[in-house]
Amino acid sequence: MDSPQNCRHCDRNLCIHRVPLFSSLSEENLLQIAGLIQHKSFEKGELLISEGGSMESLIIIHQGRVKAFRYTSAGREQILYLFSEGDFFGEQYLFSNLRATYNVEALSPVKICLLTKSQLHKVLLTHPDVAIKLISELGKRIAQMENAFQSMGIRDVDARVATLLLDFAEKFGVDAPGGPLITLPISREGMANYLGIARETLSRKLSKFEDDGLIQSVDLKTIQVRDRDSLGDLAGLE
Amino acid sequence: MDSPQNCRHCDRNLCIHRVPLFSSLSEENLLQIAGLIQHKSFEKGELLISEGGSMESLIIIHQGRVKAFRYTSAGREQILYLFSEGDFFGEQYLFSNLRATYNVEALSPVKICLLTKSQLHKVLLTHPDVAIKLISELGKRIAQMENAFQSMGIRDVDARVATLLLDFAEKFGVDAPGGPLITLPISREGMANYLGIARETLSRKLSKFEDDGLIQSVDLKTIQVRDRDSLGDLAGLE
DNA sequence: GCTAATACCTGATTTGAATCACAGCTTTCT
DNA sequence: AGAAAGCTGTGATTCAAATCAGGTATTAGC
Repeated sequence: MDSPQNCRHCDRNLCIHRVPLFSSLSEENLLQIAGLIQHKSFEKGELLISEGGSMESLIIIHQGRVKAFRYTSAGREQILYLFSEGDFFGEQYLFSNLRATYNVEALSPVKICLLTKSQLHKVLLTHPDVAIKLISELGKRIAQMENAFQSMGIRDVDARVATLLLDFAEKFGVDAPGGPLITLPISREGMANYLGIARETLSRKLSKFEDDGLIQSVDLKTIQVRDRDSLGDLAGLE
Repeated sequence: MDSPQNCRHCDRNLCIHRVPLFSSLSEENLLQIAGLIQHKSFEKGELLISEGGSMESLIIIHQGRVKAFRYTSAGREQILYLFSEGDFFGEQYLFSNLRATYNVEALSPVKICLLTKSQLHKVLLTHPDVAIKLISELGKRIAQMENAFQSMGIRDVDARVATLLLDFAEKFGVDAPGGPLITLPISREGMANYLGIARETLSRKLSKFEDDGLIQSVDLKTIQVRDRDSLGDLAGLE
């Protein structure tokens, strides 16, 4: 049972095993769906989706990181989401023929799993509990977006930078003595664009935070959170 | 058939007839659900929901306007949504026991229709097409939130104010000779808070827009859009 | 109808982020 | 390995929005 076929099969399973969406399905149903799933790979910098393109599938990130973004009228890149292993997207287009409203670009080599609209549609009609799970996941996405929206509305830039660092620590941080280490998925410019501030302002804030002992710059792509509580205070968490 | 009972019955129907969510249901099913619906009224200024409270029902606005908001750590009120007739909310809590993440306050006398979680749950399990409709509505909400998020990320304040005016014209505007008339649902302070800018800055922007002939202040609560295209240019629509 | 309280506008000043400019440092590509 | 292109950090300057302050309209309550 260690034949290559079987291994490939295991590999396919990984995608849907990782997505809470399908957690309610029996192993049998899971295998059925696993067979329908397509796989694709992308190099760093490649576009998975471009704004205005059609969306035919639900996309699950199997490996790597991607950013979803649009361009503002000023030509700046506005990042909307960072997705990594286990995240999925494309749900909002499942029951509409709307065009993609953002670009999605690989930040590293990426492997994705695809489930076409019509296939998922069938699953939802025959498994109402999956539909309910999806509704609940969408609710989470909305709540997350509401938080992001609110933190954008905060005028105080220190608070926004602190919020971003804490979010990153949560999503990309690994525990280490001295505090969680964040492997930054995007450049300073990317972070600044996400926050809607200038690149230089972000640099200065990070320097200041480091002077104040809140964070420690390990190397350009790695930041260590030294004082989570103070960051939390700045971010304005109650 | 003009008995009071029947009229009350019609009145109840209105709620769910107005929500696209139930559009796929047969008249028979619709009547069934209509019977389950509860009604409540609120005076201007009353809270429908407070942050941290439990959410037991889907809420449909039958009449009036409400604002959903949180308080920032600086004590400022951050408005997340304005809902009016036909809008519904509370979906994100349907399948979780999470507490409400925002307050909802009546901006005018308000009538709402309530459908409890468990009732809606039953509907979703027996009517997969309603579930699909709900997923699609949630997708729309997400898309709307993404737009709001992006416009918050725009540094240019003129663009943000212009975007708000166009959104309001769309949602609250009535056509009139000379341009759509907007009945403002919230005060200047509310608008400023929604945009994350100072009240004074908003006043100045509105004055400037009026000087430039883009809008016309009819009275304090009414603004007429005179030059939609120029507003669109400012907002950065392509 | 009058008073009080609230919302609104506008000017003067301050403040903090954007912009400009440039040098040091990385990564990439050949 | 070496050159070129792309990132990043920091100072100097500019500029736009926040804040402070005062006066005027509008609404709410008696």
